[in-house]
Amino acid sequence: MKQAAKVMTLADIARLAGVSGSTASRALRDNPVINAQTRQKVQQIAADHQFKVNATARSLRTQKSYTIAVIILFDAKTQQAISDPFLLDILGVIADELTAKGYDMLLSTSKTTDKDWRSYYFDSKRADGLIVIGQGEHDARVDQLATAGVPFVVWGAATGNEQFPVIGSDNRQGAQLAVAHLIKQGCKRVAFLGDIRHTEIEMRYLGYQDALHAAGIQVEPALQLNTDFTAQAGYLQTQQALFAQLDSLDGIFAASDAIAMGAMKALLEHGVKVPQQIAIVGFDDIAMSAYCTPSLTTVKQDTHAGGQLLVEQLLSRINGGKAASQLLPVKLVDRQSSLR
Amino acid sequence: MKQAAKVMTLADIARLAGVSGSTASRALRDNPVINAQTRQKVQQIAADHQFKVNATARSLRTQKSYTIAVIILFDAKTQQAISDPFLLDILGVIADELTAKGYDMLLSTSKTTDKDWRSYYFDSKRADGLIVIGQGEHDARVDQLATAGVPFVVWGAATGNEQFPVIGSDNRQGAQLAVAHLIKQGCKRVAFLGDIRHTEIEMRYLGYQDALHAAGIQVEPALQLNTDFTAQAGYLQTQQALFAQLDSLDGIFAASDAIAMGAMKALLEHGVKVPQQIAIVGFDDIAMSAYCTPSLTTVKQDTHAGGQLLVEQLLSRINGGKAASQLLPVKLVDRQSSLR
DNA sequence: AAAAATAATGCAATCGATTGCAATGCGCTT
DNA sequence: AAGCGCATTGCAATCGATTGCATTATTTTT
Repeated sequence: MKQAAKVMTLADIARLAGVSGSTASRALRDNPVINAQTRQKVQQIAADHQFKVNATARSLRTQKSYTIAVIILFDAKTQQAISDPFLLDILGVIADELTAKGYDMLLSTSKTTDKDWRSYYFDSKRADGLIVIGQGEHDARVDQLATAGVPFVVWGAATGNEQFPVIGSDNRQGAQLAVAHLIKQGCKRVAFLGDIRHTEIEMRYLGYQDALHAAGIQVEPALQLNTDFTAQAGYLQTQQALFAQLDSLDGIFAASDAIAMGAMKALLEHGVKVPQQIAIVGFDDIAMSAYCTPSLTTVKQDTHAGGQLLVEQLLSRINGGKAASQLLPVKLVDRQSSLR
Repeated sequence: MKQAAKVMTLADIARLAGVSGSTASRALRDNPVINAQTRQKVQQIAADHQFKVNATARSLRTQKSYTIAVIILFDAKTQQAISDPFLLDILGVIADELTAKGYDMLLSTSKTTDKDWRSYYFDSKRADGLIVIGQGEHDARVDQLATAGVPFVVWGAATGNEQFPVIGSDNRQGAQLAVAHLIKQGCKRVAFLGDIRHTEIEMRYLGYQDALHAAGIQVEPALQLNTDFTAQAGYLQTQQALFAQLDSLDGIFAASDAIAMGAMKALLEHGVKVPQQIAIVGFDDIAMSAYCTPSLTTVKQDTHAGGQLLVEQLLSRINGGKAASQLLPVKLVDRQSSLR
């Protein structure tokens, strides 16, 4: 087997090129102060020997890691993050954006990291900044980051009171659109399935109320049912609701597509016709929503813009600028589960 | 605002404790050669000042990054990885395992990284080893890693011919179980929906053939329909199949749950009864499978064991041992889409 | 032709932690 | 009292790349 050649260092390349280490370094970074021919030669030799700058040494010297830590918050109870498929989407976008800007991405989940993120990622110089996904129930650790002067941005619900930049969908408007749509379809009594202890879901509940108010419908607090993010939770909650004689319901707004699908399953099992008897709208527009039966009306978030903004704002902050909160518009996707 | 205190270095701590840098370093790592009281004192001072070892400097000196790069391969055409929800599962497990072992996780996608992984992650010392997820269509870059002596493991399909360690589900057996089950339910003519240019899918197709052979049923190559991993692809492919007078079908085995759901949608739209006229089995057991209607029979992979093994084998290899390929057992999950 | 400006390169310090080896101090043996 | 061993601690080199400043070579100016 071809013995892997000894790993080359900059000093090796310099020696081979017959120049000093400093010249080699400058040549490789294409510093114009170095003679063009010399640059060319050094670069050629480096390429020939597959030389790669030692990222660790560079980081140490330049005091920049060119790495961003992405922290995914999981719900402490359910060990579940907000809407899994959505998560993977936005992670992908973030990864792409960071790579495009020359940054690496360090991934961590709150399940594993109960360590203090600031010291672990930032103070230790592992990362130049942080992206926190899923504010979840209000997390003191996030506030702490803000006061510590760590460059970071959050994906979550902007309420307007945060001391840090939050990028997120306009959850309130999304919910308002969804429920207004249900009302327009003739629904008079709409349940809300979602855990309002999550800030994002709380915003959706506000949007739900907005729509009812606008239509002159009384808000019944009993119709707000705390439900975790899973299909299973949606299923169980709906079964229970049906048993609890909430069967005069004619509509359901679920805080995620997974919940909506669980709910739909429960309804269909009970012989309730969707959308004729009960219409349903979800939130997220996961891939499966278009392919369940009936297909699911839902609110689509702009993950692409979200990922881009997160990276853009964070890097701006890292480079001495400001990072601003931003609310992304969402849109309603009409499908069969609500059309009658 | 409270000014963030200047970041402390080991030298600062040493000074504060009135000892040399070397003693401070040893004290912090609890080296017993240092007097217990001294250790105690240094540790206390470090804690008081929130001192964190500079990971970069440590890496440079020790020549270990304690970081593993995880590379997700996306299909070049569809820009899609094998079964998204499955992916997120296994990523989570890997993250947990790595954290437990004191490693960080650097995430990258093949979409972004066309760079050569070996030089980018390994030669540059960014990572001590690599985990590659989703061999996909045979990728020359993976072979290249093997000959370069980089510590890495692959999640994918072990065919028995690889020059590198592959951990993966027993795709062949899973498919065999699924199709045998369909046959037992009375199916005589079962279509295979999946792209056999993916090695993992190829294995599933072999399992499909195994089951047919065992039942004395002739394999019809025309029933193998290349289909990408999405619900949409499953939907379109099934529509086409129906039009193409493959309507004497009485079963479908889909290479992923997403495909299966797409197929189911197409069938239901055409008024085909599932499972009475056509029974369906998928692969993956994603969360939604239990909650679509009819619920989906599928093959469940042991993601947890998979993630654990990947990490375990890789670390063993990094620490001078060997890493071995391994095939994980799968199991069939019976639901409504196939029971008649 | 001397002085000044410009271009190209190299020297040596630096980033912060780790570690082989030497040095110090103390008690104990003979 | 000299010698030895042991427990602690510190010195200084090291990991590899970057960069301020000095140096040398070359060209331009007067």
